[in-house]
Amino acid sequence: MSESSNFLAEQIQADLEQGTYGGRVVTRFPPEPNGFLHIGHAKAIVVDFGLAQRFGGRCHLRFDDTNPVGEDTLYVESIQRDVRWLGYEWGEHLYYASDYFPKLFAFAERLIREGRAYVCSLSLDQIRETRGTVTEPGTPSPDRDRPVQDSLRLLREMREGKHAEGAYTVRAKIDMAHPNMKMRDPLMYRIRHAHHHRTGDSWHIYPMYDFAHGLSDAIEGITHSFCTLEFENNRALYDWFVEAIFEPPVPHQYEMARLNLSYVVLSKRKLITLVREGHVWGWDDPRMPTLAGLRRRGVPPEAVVAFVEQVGVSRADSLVDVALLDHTVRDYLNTRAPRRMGVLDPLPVTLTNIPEGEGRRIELDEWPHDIPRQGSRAVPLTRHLVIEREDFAVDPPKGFKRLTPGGRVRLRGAGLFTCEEVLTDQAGQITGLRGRLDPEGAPGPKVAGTIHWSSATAGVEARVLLVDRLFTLERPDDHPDGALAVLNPDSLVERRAVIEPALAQAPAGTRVQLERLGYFIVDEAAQSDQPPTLIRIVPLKDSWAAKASPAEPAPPPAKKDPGRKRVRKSASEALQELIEVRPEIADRLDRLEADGLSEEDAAVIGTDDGLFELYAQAVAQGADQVAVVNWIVNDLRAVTKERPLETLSLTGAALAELIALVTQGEITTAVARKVFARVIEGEGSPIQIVDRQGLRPIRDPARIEAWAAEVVQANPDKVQAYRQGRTNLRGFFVGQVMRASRGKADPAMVNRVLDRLLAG
RNA sequence: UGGGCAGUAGUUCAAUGGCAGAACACCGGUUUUUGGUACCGGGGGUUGUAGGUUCGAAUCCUACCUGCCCAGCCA
Repeated sequence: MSESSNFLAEQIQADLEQGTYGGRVVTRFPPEPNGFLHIGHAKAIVVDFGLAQRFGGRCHLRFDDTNPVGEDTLYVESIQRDVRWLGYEWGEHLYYASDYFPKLFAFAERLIREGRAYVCSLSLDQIRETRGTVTEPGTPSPDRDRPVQDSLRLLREMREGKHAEGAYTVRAKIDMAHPNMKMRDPLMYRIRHAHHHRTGDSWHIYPMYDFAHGLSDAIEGITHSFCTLEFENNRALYDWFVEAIFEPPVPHQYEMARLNLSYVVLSKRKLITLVREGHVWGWDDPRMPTLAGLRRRGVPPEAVVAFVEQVGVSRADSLVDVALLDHTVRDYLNTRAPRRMGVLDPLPVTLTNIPEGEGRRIELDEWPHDIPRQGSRAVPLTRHLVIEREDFAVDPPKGFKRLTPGGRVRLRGAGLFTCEEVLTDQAGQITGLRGRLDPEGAPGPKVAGTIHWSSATAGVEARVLLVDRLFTLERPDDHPDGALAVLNPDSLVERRAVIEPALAQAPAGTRVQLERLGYFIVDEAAQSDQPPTLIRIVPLKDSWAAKASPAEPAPPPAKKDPGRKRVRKSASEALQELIEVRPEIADRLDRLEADGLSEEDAAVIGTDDGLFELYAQAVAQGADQVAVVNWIVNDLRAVTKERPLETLSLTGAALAELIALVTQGEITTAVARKVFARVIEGEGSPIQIVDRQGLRPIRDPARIEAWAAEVVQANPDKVQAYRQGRTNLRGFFVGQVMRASRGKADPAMVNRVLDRLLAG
């Protein structure tokens, strides 16, 4: 990925700076070979390979083939093709999770020997029942304490195929009451008498994802393991297995939001349905969001990569507008697809001043004036032409710049055509136009429009496929009747077009712009003995269509389930229950409220032994109660979220000392925060730290004045804006002065000085 | 509902306690032998809500609201 800032790149950067992995960056792309890759996978590929590339690391391609059913070498080939198509190379780092089966088996034996795993004989249903629910703990398996030797023996028997599917599983012994359901003795192995596409019939047990994945990462020396948000809960397990077997530094998992695209479905199941029910030709149908489909449609891989890079990476669920993909495709193709002409909906035109059978070849540039590339092709100009039916209007709307009866228009590269006669049939349908072609600059009205055309006699018939979105709803899955209910009936429209001869001879895979129509690719199905097929990759932007036809009505709002009712224990109820168990808490609360704390603050401090003790100590040293509470509630708790209080070097005395420093004006609040951060790391008492670091505030009016004057002088435009009312620039000025003083200036004084200087 | 995660412009993302920005989308204009491209400009924001800490909060703390994930022997 290029230089975009995102939390994954920052993580790698931080690990590089801290030397976590000795400067190594190794990522992996781990598809399961049981389906085709789609544009959602493209995001993963660009992140996995791109980030490794950007930081001078490498990315492994590893097939996560831990479940033989549905997996096939067909998919491993198509996946490799797709990754290469996007422009990424894994070199010698092609791996299969199945290559690690022997190692994983040994790991399982080790965990059993260490009493951290066991063979369980519960049935599928029993396992489900004993797992509990999200609100109730599970119950331990009766086999949880099966003797190690028994488990070991059973494990070997399972491997050798001596037991039926479902008879036994291997489970990690973690915690059946864990609030994270993934940690309730998860399965490591299940029995499957199935043929594996690589290991054949040599195994009768296959490892589960959670057991295999992190350990496979660790085996390969992966440093950063990126996956999607739905694996967040699995991270605890990932760490459990990896840390049980490997010594640090171990790989870490980071989750990002998966890619969602408007008017598209990306779930494997729904894509299969589209194929199986015949809504599309197959996996490479140009309407499909599969990489095979995008390739067939002609979308350049570079545009897909650019698209993913522009979407960015974050942890927020989101829905990306397909218009962004269209944009990156056009942006890439504009300077790379030579121009050609073709008419999709032909209307015959006779040039009355060119004799029958007489024609000439005109040489037209392949590139418009603003693209600095050379090249031209010959285009036949004959008496009989075709133009686009919609480029002629008997009754033109306002602003119409094309042909009208008696009107004049430029035929691209050929001259100025004047429509002198409109031919119609019995039904009044327009069947053709007649008129004269004049050279450029001929007398007559100036023309506003230029239209494309093709020779009716020397042009070549072609089959053209116009591809549109597959669904009519932005979020097809949100439709109450399912995505199939909003299939777009016009997602694929076939036209008989007339194209210029130069295009008819282009080899399959050639991408061109048909002027005014869009970018097209010569389809691979094109054969010499039949009309060639062109697929439209993407239409040109059309600012006229938007103006000519009214905006489409907003899609119907997605139906939502009525909100579940929240039944939550109120804070005070919970507090009451706690007091019943621990009556001393009531006394504490009384004392705290007597000290003048709010009920909320009192509850926070009174219910936590450590915090209460800290508070009591600090107050005993004479510190102001409110200040103590603010430090504990606002600053300390930010830290104790991550690290327990006991691990911090913070005493009530130190806190009191810090507060005294602030109230006596020895240090500023901002500095006090820095000091606080050092105190909890055990770097000494506040006074020691302040003295050692020279953190006392600068109150010398002359120095502050000098800094302030400098800032004011350096930003005359901002000073003016401030004086004109943009008072939110105050933060900017204060910030600049604070920065100049490296955070040591007394902000109150800075504000006073600035007040004077900015008053004008 | 127990746990986890997330809310910044119409959309996708930046801003790492100090001026709320970019791209796409939308709307104008200039250029143009593509109603394309390029260039210029514009509208758009109570940073989910309410409190608190701070000289100063999108950013730190709290509560609430909304959405997503977890009860496969799938990955």
